[in-house]
Order: sequence, then structure tokens, then C-alpha cells
Amino acid sequence: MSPRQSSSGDGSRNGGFWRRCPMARWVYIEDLKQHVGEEVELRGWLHNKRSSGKIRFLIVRDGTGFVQVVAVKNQVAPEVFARLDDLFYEASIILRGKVREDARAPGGVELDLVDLSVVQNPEDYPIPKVREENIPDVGKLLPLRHLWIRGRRQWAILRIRDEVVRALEDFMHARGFIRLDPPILTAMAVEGTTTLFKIDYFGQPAYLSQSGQLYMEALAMSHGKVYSFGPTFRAEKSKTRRHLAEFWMMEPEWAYATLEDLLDLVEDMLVYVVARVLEQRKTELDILERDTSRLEAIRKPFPRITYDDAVKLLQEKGFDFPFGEDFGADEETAISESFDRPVMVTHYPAKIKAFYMKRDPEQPDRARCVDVLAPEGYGEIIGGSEREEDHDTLVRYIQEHNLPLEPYRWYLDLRKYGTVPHAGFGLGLERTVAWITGIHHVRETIPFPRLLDRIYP
RNA sequence: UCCCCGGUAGCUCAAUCGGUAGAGCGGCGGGCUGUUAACCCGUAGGUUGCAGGUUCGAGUCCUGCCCGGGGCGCCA
Repeated sequence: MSPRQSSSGDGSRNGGFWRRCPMARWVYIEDLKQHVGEEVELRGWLHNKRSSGKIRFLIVRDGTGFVQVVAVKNQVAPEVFARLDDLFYEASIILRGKVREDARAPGGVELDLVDLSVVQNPEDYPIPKVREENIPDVGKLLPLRHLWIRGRRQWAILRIRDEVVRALEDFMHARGFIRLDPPILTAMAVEGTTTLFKIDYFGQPAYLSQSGQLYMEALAMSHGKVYSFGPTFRAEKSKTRRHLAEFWMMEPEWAYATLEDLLDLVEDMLVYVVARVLEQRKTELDILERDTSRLEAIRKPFPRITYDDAVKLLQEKGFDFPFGEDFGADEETAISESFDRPVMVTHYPAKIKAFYMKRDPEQPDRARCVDVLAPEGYGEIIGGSEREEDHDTLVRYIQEHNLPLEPYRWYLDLRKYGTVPHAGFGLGLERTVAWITGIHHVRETIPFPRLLDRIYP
């Protein structure tokens, strides 16, 4: 039996509810089209209902989609029909019905109700029936996040998140990278301790990881091409739509690779991920009313510009931008809006970048690095670079950044024993998903966002 | 850390110059055999965030506080 088949149950094994109707097979809404004409069983929740005299329309969701269930008086048992009027939103229900193709239905199929049983009927669901004119504000929705995720938009966003994750993993494996994850508890800072969450580790100070990169460099010297995928933590007091205190990052690290190798990889990767979401998550993009023409434009080649080009671009647009500074949110937006696809900005001034980045031999004040800015003002979704591989140079960089040498002893070992040129990057999952889904704020792209002063639920 | 905006019914919002606190949605009751986050009729629902002040009179003006949102910096 394939994994796919096992997801639809053979009701007879589950006992309880389904013994009552052994002839109807439990199916999921996403599979209904394969059961036209059959009587099937759905197990889900009541999402919405409408009534018109002697006909009732229930919108039922089961996690895989939404479907309309129709009940006409005199065509269903009277006690079943009467039960429908007592149902509240989010009632958990199990129902049997006959699958019928119908051009009027958004998904192409509907169910004619035969029987319905109520698992639980909640009388006071805290999120009101949501209509465009009265969507509660986020201050009220966030404390109800555990219920908010049942909503249509949140459902669509999180399904696309899953697709992005799997697309990234499939792509990396197809390119010969293997997944190996670094520790989350660490004793050292990658870029200084000010933005780290400090914890008590058996009496020793430790931190939640803000990046697994240094460990990934060690793994790259063992496996050549590696990537990690996991949570990272930044104790930044940020209150913007692009920031979370806990977010997920994919961090590839590639031995013997150059900046140019990295740019080619990033380009292929983003093209693949966007195409896969367009192909596999059409329904969800429709729910979100995403302008898919903006996603269809994501093709090779991506523009590659240097920091100097970007500064010139800003100055042409009327920005009073001082050379040598890092771009702020307004600048990133202005740069990205000059292109219809992600723009790769390289060769930033080394002094505004992390200590481990390799300098460009032809311009020693520039780092061999790249920031990828997503279109439509979604900001930086990827940051990467070649890493300095020379031991003594790296020691000097650490000292210049006023970082202690001792915690980096193992990291410096990598440069003492078979050091090679290498490069890697980090991709911010939530920002990438926010861009692809076209939603305004990254907090809706993660199931339970961790924000400044918000850790519940 | 700083700057900006907001807080009125369960939710989203009105309330003119300081002069009787309203509407839509949701709830409840009723109607409708094809609705697409349905529609129609009716109905209940308020310490206007808190504390003070000005005034004949404060949702509205002033002061302080609390809570929320957004932005800056930092970053993915």
C-alpha cells in the first residue's frame, strides 16, 4: 500500500463512529473528484452555513479543503434535516453524502447529504463569522491563533508554507546536498551576543542559536554539500512586518564553491520553488487572491547588481543615500521595485557585513557576498557569502570585530586542517512565504508566531 | 530605544462646532428550494480603555497612566 492510500481510512478498523455506516468510505475533500456518484463519508468541521426555506447549504472543511454539502427537505430524513439548524460554526461533524459534479461549486463537486452526526457543537466560538467588513484586528486574533489557523486564509498560507519547505528540500537533494542540522543550544555567538536569547544550561550561560552557519561550515568540510533547516532566534526588539523572534531558516553550505556558484544555485532554487507553488497550490493562491502573474514572471536570469550599482540606482530615484551605509527598508523596497524578479545585490562594503565574509581580492574593502531582495518590497529573503578560509586572516577579522577568540577555537580549526574556499547562504522561510503568498506580515506565515512581548499561545 | 496612529455593542466602524451614543456583521426569533464569506423582516445588546481636569453640558477639549497597532534601527 502506498503512503497516499493509507491516508484515506478503511472505516472498519477505527471502531466507534463508523460502525454505523460501514458502506460509506471515509474520504478527504481533496480526493472527492475521484468518487463522483459514490456515497462517501466526510469527517470535518462546519465552516459556514446558509439556508433558504427548505434547502440548507453547509460549507464543510476537513483540513484538505472546503466543500459545499446540500440538504433538501424531503430528500433527507426529517431528524437529520432538523439537526442542521442547531449547528454552530466549527461544530465537529461526520457526515455521509453522495458526491455530485456541479459547475456551480467552486471546487467542481458538491455533496448531497444523506446522514450527519455531531461530534461536538460549540456554542460560543470566539472568532465571529468572518466577513470582509468585520475581520477582527490582529491584536484580537493573535491571542486566538490556535483557532485563527482554522480560517480559510490562514489555512491557505500554511499549506503554501508546507509546499515551499518541501520544494526547497526536494531541490537541495536533487542538487546533491544532504540535510544535517546544527545544534540549537550553543555557547557562542555568530555575530555578537546582543540579539541572543540567553538561557541557563546546567548552570552555564548558553544561547539559542541565531544561525547554524559556523556548524554548517564544519559539516561542509565533512560532506561537501550540506544544508540545514530549522528555527533560529533573534532577541531583537523589532516591531515590523518582516520580523519574528523565532523564525525558520534554510542554510546551505558548499565546499569549494564561489560566490558565482552560489548565485546560480539561488537563482535555480527560487525559480523551482515558485513554479512548484504555482503548480501545486493553485487553490490556495486563489483563496489569497494572489496576483499570479507576478509569480509567473520569476524566471532566469535574475538581475545581478553590485552594491555600487544599487547606490547609483537609489540616487537616480532621488534618495539622499550616503555611500557605505547598509540599505534600510525603504531603500530595499525601492531597489526591488526596479525589477520584476528577485534582485541579487553583491559586493557590499565589508565593514557593514559579518566578520567571516571573504573580501574581494580586487576590492579589499568589499565582501564577496550577496543579499537577495524579493520583488514587491518584501525585502531581504537571502543573505550569503564566500567565507574567509585563511586562518590568520580570520583571526584578524575576529579581533577587529572585538569578539573573543576562545569560543571560536573549533571554528578556526577548520582553517588549520584542510581548509578550502567555500560559500553558503541563509534563506528566511517566513519572508519567502510572505512574498510568494503576497501577504502583508510574516507573522501569518508561521503557525505560532513569536513576536516582541507575545509568546501566547 | 525613539517616532506616529488608535482604544465607542461580541466583531468592524460612525457620531458635523462640545449638545438625545448609531449602523453593518455576528447572536436570538421569523421568512424564503440554488445559496457562493446569501438575502428579507423583527429583536436584544453600551461604565465610549482607566484616573483626574476644564465646562451648564465631554465619546469629542486638556494632563497622566494602561493596552494595542505601525514604523525606525538591527536583520532573514
